[in-house]
Amino acid sequence: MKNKFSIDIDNSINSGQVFLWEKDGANWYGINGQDILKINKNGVIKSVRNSKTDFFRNNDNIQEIIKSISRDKIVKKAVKEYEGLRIFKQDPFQCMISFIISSNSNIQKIKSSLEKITRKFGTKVKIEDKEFFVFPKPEKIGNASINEIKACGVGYRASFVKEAAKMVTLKKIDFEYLKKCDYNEAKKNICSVPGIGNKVADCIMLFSLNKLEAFPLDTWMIKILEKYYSKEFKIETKTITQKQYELLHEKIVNHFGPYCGYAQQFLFKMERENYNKKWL
DNA sequence: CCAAGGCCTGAATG
DNA sequence: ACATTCAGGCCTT
Repeated sequence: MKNKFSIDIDNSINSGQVFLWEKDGANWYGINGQDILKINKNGVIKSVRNSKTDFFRNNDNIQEIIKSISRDKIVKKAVKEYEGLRIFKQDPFQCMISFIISSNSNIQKIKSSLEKITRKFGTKVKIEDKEFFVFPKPEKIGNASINEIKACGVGYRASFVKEAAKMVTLKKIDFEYLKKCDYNEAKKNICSVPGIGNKVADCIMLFSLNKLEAFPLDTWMIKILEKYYSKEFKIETKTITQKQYELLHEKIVNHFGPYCGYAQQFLFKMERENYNKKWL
């Protein structure tokens, strides 16, 4: 029953966007905020809480999006190789904490830290004789001590995590507003959280706030731009400054179009696989 | 506005 | 063994 536009679950989960997912037999189980999602071998997703999450972004016209981003050979190759790769719509708070923790770290460690956070601060839920911990609510993390958070292995990011949680609790960060407003406004807001810079902000916006023009520029994407797009985007310096990041993003939107976030996901996946990088 | 240095941590590398 | 490097950046100087 696999058609050209069906979702490749394994590749989508293993593309650096989510961390709290594990496969048991043919089923995937994942933590998404206060919810647990199960995806069976047929790619059918079910929410334990029966919530109406649009986790697979079924409202996106993926056909149009793929057509739109396929503007050069490299993207076309990545799309062809990883056809079923999709961007998920995550719980924003979990996504925010995840990517604050991700900075200057690696996937295995991010996953381990997040698991410790859920065990320490989250609620235990049993389904099908299996135990899970859902992601803690903002108040819970905001009220925790720095040392308690540090015990989860997040190091100096502990204070960022706590402050971010407090800002969400106090509605200084309002995810519903951030979903509605435009890219620049959302970015300005979310970058006011300590520990969130350009790259982390773009991840949060792309993976949980419906900003498909977000194009997270991490070391891998910079490597990709230098390798395949040296003519289109010249990168002179080693560290990307604020101004350079903004200019680069403008050029990127120009080149890949309004859904460039999807292009990023395909390119990132392709390059990481080329280098045999491990996922979950 | 830009460049350089430091930062928790633990797995990988030498 | 044991030291050093590196990993999906950010913040301060």
